[in-house]
Amino acid sequence: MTESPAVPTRSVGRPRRTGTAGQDPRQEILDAASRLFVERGYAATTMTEVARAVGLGQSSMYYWFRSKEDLLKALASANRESLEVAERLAGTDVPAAVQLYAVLHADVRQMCGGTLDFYDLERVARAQPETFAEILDDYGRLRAAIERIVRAGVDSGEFALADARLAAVACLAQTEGVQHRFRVPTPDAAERPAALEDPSSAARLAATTAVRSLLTDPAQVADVERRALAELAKD
Amino acid sequence: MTESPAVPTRSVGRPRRTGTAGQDPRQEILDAASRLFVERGYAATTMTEVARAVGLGQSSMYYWFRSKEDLLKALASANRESLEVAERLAGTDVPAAVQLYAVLHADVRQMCGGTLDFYDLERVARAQPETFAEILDDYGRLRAAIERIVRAGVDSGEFALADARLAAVACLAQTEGVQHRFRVPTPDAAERPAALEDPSSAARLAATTAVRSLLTDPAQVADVERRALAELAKD
DNA sequence: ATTATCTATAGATCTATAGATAATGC
DNA sequence: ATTATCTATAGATCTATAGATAATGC
Repeated sequence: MTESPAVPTRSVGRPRRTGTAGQDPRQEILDAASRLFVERGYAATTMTEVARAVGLGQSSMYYWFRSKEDLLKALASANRESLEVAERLAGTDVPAAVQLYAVLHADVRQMCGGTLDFYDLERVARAQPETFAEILDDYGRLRAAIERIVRAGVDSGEFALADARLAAVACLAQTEGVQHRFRVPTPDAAERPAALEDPSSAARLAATTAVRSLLTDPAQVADVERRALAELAKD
Repeated sequence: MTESPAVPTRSVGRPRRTGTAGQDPRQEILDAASRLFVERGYAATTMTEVARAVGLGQSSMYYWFRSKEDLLKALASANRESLEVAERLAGTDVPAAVQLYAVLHADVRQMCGGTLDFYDLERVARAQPETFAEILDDYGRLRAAIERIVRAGVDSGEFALADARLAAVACLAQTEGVQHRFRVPTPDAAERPAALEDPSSAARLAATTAVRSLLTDPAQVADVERRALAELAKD
């Protein structure tokens, strides 16, 4: 075997004053930035803090990213996944409750899997609509998709009578709120519940709660969950 | 009648270069600051922006508030109300579902009635635990109170079997998420749903959704709501 | 005299750039 | 020669203070 040894540790370029560079400095910077942006918020986090977190001098950050906003852009990703699920299920005879569960689950998983708090990203996006147009767009389309599903569910009798717009707002408030708690520790010192330890658990919590609050017969939520997870597995 | 005329317009002190001072400059500053803090976040809002919003020079802000943090402190208020409701109902024979609805309703009303986004306040509070200890404390006590109510509801059969800690987290994610959407416009351009126009409507939406997601018989939610609102009216 | 503003500015950041420097690769 | 860092610093804020100024009140 002429494979690479345990630690390649190539070190081209001037060495760091503090510590050593890892395999992928760019990714390490993104990880550190994501952690700090979530903890302190984008605006309150300085390039110096991110640099220090990875053992770099402040100005060396600009070798890897042209600007602080570039860092944010690299971390931001549009919310495609839940929309794709919604579109894929739209024409089918999959029950509305199952569709709703699948869409909300995908939404939470996507938000939690991302590296920014959705609310923070949203704020920056609103301040710079040109740069982040896709994110703003996707939000509206997701809300519209959820409204359609809720209406279908009310018509079929799966869901109790409800204002579809309001129900959609409540669903999104639930997924976004769970996403926020997934990232940000609760203000009290209590340990984080196990259900917020990984994106899938968080997604199940939010989707179960939201769908259950609409169902005519809440006992069916377990069945709905099973079918929705099966649908999602079809990718 | 020797009452004050239509516009008292006392104007002690040097006049402003731009515009005129209102009745209560201090309150006007708080209102403008609250608006800007919600829109851009505390960290990203400058004293200059707040000053301009009320027609003052930047440095004149410091006549009314010693510091930017002082501004925030004046806007921050601890979350007493929902805790008081929880404590008042704790020993009584009011059904758990009614108790939960009342507590969540009070929580949302309090958060929406306040002048800061709860998540933003929470972030600042976590960064300065000494100054904002009460807010951090209250969060943990509220979560504990909700857990107790959920357990009681599961025991009495009102609620379906559930992990009380998880249910409490989901409830708070719902109230906080609704609160956030109450303040911050949705990223899409859609007009705000009527239910998010005033704190009481937002509170009803969040409480109804959260309680419904726990009830064994969701049809009872209307009855629960009626009784809870009656309880809350007893103040 | 008191009140509420203004102008001017000190001092502390924070972003971003310029240019030097210390490694490896060819 | 190339890569990745460093040091130094320009330029732009941003907070907060000092002290002047323009009103009313007594």
